[in-house]
Amino acid sequence: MDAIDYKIIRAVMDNGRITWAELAGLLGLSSPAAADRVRKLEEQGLIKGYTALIDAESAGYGLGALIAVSLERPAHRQAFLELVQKLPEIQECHHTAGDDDYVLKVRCRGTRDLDRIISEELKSLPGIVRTRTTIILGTVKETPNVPLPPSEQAP
Amino acid sequence: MDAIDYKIIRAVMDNGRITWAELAGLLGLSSPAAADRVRKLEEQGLIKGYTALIDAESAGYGLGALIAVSLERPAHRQAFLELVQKLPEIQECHHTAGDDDYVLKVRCRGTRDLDRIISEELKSLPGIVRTRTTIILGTVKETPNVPLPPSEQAP
DNA sequence: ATTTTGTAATCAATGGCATCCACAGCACTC
DNA sequence: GAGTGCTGTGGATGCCATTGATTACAAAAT
Repeated sequence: MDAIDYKIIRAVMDNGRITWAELAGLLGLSSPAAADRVRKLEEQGLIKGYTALIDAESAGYGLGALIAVSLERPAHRQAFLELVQKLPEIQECHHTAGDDDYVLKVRCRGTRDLDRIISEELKSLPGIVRTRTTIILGTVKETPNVPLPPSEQAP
Repeated sequence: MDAIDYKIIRAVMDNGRITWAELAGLLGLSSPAAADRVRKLEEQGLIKGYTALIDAESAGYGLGALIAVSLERPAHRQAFLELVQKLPEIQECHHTAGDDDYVLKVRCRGTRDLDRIISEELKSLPGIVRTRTTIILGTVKETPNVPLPPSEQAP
């Protein structure tokens, strides 16, 4: 994990479809060397995969919400976590310190979908004490990119 | 935006580096036709870009937090939004209905970074009435993928 | 000090892929 | 029925990814 690896990560976050030749140009290496580096980062799990970023609203998923969930006891946690993995509308699920146990970020087509998720899917689980839903009026910024500093050195 | 486009979106979300030849195979089209379809989706803004998914913890950004921000008046909103765009640690910023005005998701290296963001960056802005920070103990699920239904078939 | 070993790079060759162009099928319009 | 625009196919071309052989260098061992 040296300075070149940082450059690679910044480059592939910026353009996930960059060619090895272009990347090699940025790094000052040959393309096989660049491809080798990337392959190693993938094998280490530092690069988890590649994806296209889709505009949720254009795709018909204009309604976002944050749902804070309080679980009664650890007993029912397993079923909850399985449901979280199962539902594609749940984009994020964070275990949090504070008043609530989990915070979910969901994206759905409209209030009907949201109602189904809260009233049917979540509330049907035995251990859920309460949920607190916050509607997202608009998303100002949304990136999966890790905040690497513009230039960072190896550890 | 027909059934083939849905297949494309699902395919490129699943693998952002898929080749046109592979994609064409999934769609039952020729590769130039597949590439054309994708190009059009990019031009209409439905595909916003491509990125590598990086493991935040491996990259040294193991501390996540949700910060609820209350703004005093719309007068200072502009400066706040500019700061949000500027700080790379802020991965998401949602304008929300409810008690608070905005909810931020941040990723940083440790409490020192978090302190800096809250105490220096945010609190230095004039219009911010209060912030409420929730530490993320662990992330169960985190994907930027839009929740397209698994099968929205072709004719 | 020399050898050994492992890592990481370059170079050259090959096979596959993206890309471009010309042309064909089809629906819609006038 | 001819015109027009959209969408896809097929083939040619040039670039790129990938592989294997080889070299350079650093650290460890004898």
